[in-house]
Amino acid sequence: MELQGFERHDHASCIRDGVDAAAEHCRREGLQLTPVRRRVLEILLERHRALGAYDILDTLRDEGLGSQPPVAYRALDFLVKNGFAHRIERLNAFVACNHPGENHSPAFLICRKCDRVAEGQADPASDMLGRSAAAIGFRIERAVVEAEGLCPACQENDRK
Amino acid sequence: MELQGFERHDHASCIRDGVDAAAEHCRREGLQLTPVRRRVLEILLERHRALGAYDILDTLRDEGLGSQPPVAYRALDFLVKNGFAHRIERLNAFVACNHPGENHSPAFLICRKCDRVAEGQADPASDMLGRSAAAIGFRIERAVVEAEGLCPACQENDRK
DNA sequence: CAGCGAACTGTTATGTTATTACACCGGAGC
DNA sequence: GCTCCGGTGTAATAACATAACAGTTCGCTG
Ligand SMILES: [Zn+2]
Ligand SMILES: [Zn+2]
Ligand SMILES: [Zn+2]
Ligand SMILES: [Zn+2]
Repeated sequence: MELQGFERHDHASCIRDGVDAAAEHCRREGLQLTPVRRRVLEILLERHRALGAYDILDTLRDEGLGSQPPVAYRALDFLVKNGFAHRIERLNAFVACNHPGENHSPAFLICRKCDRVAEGQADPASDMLGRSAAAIGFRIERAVVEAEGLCPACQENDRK
Repeated sequence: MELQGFERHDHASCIRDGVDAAAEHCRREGLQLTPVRRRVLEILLERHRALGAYDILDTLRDEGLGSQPPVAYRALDFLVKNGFAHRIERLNAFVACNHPGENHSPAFLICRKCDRVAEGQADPASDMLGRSAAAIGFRIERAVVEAEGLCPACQENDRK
């Protein structure tokens, strides 16, 4: 599994790639990446962290793209439904997807100190819970996997 | 892993055992299992499902045990902190623990149809995410694992 | 081209979940 | 008796989320 989120990276291309992947996916699927939806995705990619719906709404409002909660929630619903973003239940917040386009079950590492989030993969069928579920006949459709702890950088700072 | 929650069981003893385990744990640890706290735990055990804080508060209010949100939230905080109950992030709700006293990392199977919840174990260090986290130096302290799907009974009903 | 429906947006209002802040109470220890 | 501390009672508010409905655009079809 490839983990992303805590290491340094070329952020400009990270934003560009995210938007491009979404645009391409929408083109193929006949979905509309409208200005609001595109901008919300950009905001998530730019900030590169988990953002609450109202944080995003503040930015939209500043830019004249919408001022009421449904505007933000509708765009986020679209992004989540189509796999361009994920909801972090633990934080009531949203992050841009690191593997857009790919069909995947995300798992997250959330730093409780700096609030940054790394996204990885967790195959729900292969782990202990998945096997036990299969054993009792429970059919898993979706799994929320969110680990909380300290990222490498914050462990460093703790020691200082 | 032992999964509990969907099968039939002796519910009276299930309630009694849960309260007894908590009472015993509190006695040993010098914690106060006050009337409100005990009653909230009983409510969770009686209903044997995930309950919102306000659902619980409604019951407390009917019984004259408190009418304002902090009463319910404080009791729930106590129960969660001491391992007698768990919060289900996906549902903004709470369930009584099935393994009180034992030190464990719970994982849940949530039926999207009947809303019942089964609790199992998920060792965060042993799965794919845990190994990847260790590889990049992320220290996992706690993990939310919540699988959503259809329980055996609801799959049956679907077929009818 | 008129009429229509689907998808999206704008806005108001409201519902749901959770916390802050402060007054009060009662027992333990001195 | 006094003080500290953990717990409770309550009001007010914050934070998160949705319902409902009017208005727009645009492509389709008669
Ligand atoms: Zn993803
Ligand atoms: Zn960190
Ligand atoms: Zn448990
Ligand atoms: Zn079910």
